[in-house]
Amino acid sequence: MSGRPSSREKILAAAAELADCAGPGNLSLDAVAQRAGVSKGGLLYNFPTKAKLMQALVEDYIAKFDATLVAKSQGACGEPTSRLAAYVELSAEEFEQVQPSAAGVVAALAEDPDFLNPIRTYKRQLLDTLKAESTDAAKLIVAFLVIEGLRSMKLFDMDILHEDERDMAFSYLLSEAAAPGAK
Amino acid sequence: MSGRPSSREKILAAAAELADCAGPGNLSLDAVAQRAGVSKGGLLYNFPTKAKLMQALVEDYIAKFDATLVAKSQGACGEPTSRLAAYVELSAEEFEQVQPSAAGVVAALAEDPDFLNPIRTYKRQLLDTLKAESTDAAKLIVAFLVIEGLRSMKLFDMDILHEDERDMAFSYLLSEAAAPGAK
DNA sequence: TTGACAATACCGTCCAGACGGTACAGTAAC
DNA sequence: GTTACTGTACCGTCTGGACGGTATTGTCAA
Repeated sequence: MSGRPSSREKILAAAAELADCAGPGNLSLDAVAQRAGVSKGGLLYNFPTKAKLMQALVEDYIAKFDATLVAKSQGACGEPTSRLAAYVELSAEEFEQVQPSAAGVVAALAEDPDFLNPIRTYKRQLLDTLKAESTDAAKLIVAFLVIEGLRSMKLFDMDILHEDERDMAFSYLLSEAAAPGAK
Repeated sequence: MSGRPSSREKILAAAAELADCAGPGNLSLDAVAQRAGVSKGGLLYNFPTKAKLMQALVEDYIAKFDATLVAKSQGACGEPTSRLAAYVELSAEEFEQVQPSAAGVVAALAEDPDFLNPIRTYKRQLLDTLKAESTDAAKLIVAFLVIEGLRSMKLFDMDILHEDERDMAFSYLLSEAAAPGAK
């Protein structure tokens, strides 16, 4: 909504990083302010309560994710990709990189599980969009859950899968996403 | 290891319930003690620090899960079921019931992500066991991740899937688990 | 059998520190 | 003069955990 210079975004980023490295439950306002290079007064000017900060953390996460997803599905290439293909691709990319923004979401969860409500509704909407494009609902659900599984592992730093195992998962997803009416 | 009367187990149960309904980050020793019907001194006698409580919460979760899994795969029926089938079945059952014990795990995560280490190693071992029994590694990985996805949704109270969608997922899992060499 | 002692399993209180949040005076840019 | 902060001081509350005390049970020599 805003797009103003930076203070707000610096705070959000600092909060996410802190949650990532100090543990989601140990996120204090003082620490966030310090890390963001902002005074505590300044922090509370941008986010009047901690709850608002958490909420913003979650909303920011969704907004960024959705923006990337939309960009990907409309693609630089003239032909728009399928939504599922874009989702798979995006998830694969997210998996490769360190991504502290998700840690902010966990921090919000630690504070109060209700902060995840926006994520719930977003996920449901996404699933509905994907369903509308798919001919085989069962396969879609399986693919969706595979991504969900991958994502939860990432979230918990569960680097359990070997490289070849991850590749198997992604090549499965890619083949499913590529097949339009694969019944 | 002990198995003495109950105090320790009452505390563990109380902690899990509290984490579930008060938010994982808001788990205080006083609250746990009160809910368990134990004084704070008593609590700290059983678990000398909060960290030990968290650790016990995680270990208890794994131990219970593994015990049920082993019991299920050796089955009341003479013939032992396949490990994957047992895992699928157990996950399905867990999905049906309210299960606060998992909330304790999230509480531990909130305190310090390292508390999840035992879960990491357990999951990896489980996956290896499943792999040893399976002929098609790729399908196994997919099934494993589907369960992981289902589990993470449950963990976050993401009651996103409609009933028929959940059924699709489980019938997929069941069919995969049933097929021994389905290549 | 009994008395002395010790271990176990807890209770209740207290405290230093951290935390979220408020208040407010000052300031620098637009 | 408004906006967007900085900096500091402060308050009330909560939290982990240390501590001293106590009731119950067990052990064992005399």
